[in-house]
Amino acid sequence: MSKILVVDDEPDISELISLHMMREGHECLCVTNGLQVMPTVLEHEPDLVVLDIMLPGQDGMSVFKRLRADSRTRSIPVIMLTAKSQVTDKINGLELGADDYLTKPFSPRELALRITAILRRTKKVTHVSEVKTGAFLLDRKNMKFFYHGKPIDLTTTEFKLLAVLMENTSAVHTRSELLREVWGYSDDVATRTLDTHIKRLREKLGEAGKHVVTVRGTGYQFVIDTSEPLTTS
Amino acid sequence: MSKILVVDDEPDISELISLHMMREGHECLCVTNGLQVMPTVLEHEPDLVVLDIMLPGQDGMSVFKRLRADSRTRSIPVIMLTAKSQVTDKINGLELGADDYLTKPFSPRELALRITAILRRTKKVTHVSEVKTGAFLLDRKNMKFFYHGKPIDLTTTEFKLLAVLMENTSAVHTRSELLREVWGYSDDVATRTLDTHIKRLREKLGEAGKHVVTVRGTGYQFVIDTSEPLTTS
DNA sequence: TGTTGGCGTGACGTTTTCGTCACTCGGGCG
DNA sequence: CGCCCGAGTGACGAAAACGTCACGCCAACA
Repeated sequence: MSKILVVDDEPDISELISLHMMREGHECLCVTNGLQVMPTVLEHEPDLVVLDIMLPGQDGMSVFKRLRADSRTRSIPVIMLTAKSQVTDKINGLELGADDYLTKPFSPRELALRITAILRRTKKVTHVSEVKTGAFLLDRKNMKFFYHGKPIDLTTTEFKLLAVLMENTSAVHTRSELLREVWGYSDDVATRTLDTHIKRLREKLGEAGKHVVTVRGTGYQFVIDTSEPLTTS
Repeated sequence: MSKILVVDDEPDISELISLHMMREGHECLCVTNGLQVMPTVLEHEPDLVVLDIMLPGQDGMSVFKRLRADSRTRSIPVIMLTAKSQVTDKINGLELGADDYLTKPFSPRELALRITAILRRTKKVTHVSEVKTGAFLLDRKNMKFFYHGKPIDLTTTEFKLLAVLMENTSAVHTRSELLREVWGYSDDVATRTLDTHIKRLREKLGEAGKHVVTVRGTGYQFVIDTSEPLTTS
């Protein structure tokens, strides 16, 4: 499931897109005013943005330029929509770094498929090279971990463990899952090694160690917002 | 620079595309018959395929399906071209997993930009997460190394060393470069630790160790084609 | 309030990994 | 042919990383 932001001032269009996206299993947000885009993107960190060029408040192309100017939003794929079908406009959009471009009227089904095609490629990128969540940066390429920009060096096992935990911060990772992913144990093994490594990880993370949260009876979870309560049943 | 395969039976189109691609700094191959596609792809391993649906010999859609059926070619992005502009066809192509779809007549500039947009995303995937060269596969995500599909487990230092060597197989990596990249030594340090690790690496690689080549007086290089002579000045 | 089971923690012994060193080997050169 | 210097190699000790265990704590539940 991916999070998609639709920027369009025509409610009909937005609604149509939302409907199709949700049918594909995606989460969908809508904004109508260009000025709302940056704040919304920063808050919700969508996986993809569908952006209409014609907007009230702020021109769509300007919005796009601002998205590309900020390092926090630069890597988010953007699909542009427009009523104009002039080739020059299309080229303009693609040249600036848009990932795709559709002219109205378009088939919502086609949009959905183009979105899927782009997400299929980008999903890998964000998940494989670097995992960045809040003040944390997990750099797989150099096998380094940064907290607020400061490097913390971890052993191979610690790194793998943290990597699995950070891969999905919204899920609780069970003990057996972690033992499988990090240690390669296929069947359930009674061992306290996991506990020990969690402890060592917390030690090295120092103040940040509180983000590694125990879910009693199940496993562990990496939570970013520590004020947010856990979903305990 | 990326390698692009254009599949089209109209020489005009192929030539036009080639011209634009080369202007963008890409290498370009052309084939006209659908039956030539699979062999050509397997031999040259292009980074992207531009595929016309209407082909002599074999229907373009069949070619595409075969590309997607084989694990060796599955991940190569495909852009489809067609004379028909019916929405159903377009959807058909995208649904099957094409990365983009253009209808003739199209602006060659737009095609070039769409190619660039796709390559921008895919480049990262292949270069960051996995380095694959010939029979070697360096999997950064799981910190594993495979030779002919068989896993070889390396220590952290060995892995880093090999990663740097494989990152660029056409360059000789100097001793000081390796000491900087792997060990983090900023200034030149007199140490034999590099030699020792090269030795250990060769031992673990076994028969494949011969690809780690000494460049006397300079450093080391990972060469894939061992029959190819080194560029000694 | 007492019990219980899961988890945190410190300590310990083992194994792995690492860097250094001394010695050997061999290519390049006079 | 003999020298020289850079690289290959085996051994060794130190340090790091790892897994296990015993003990204590505390949340959950009766």
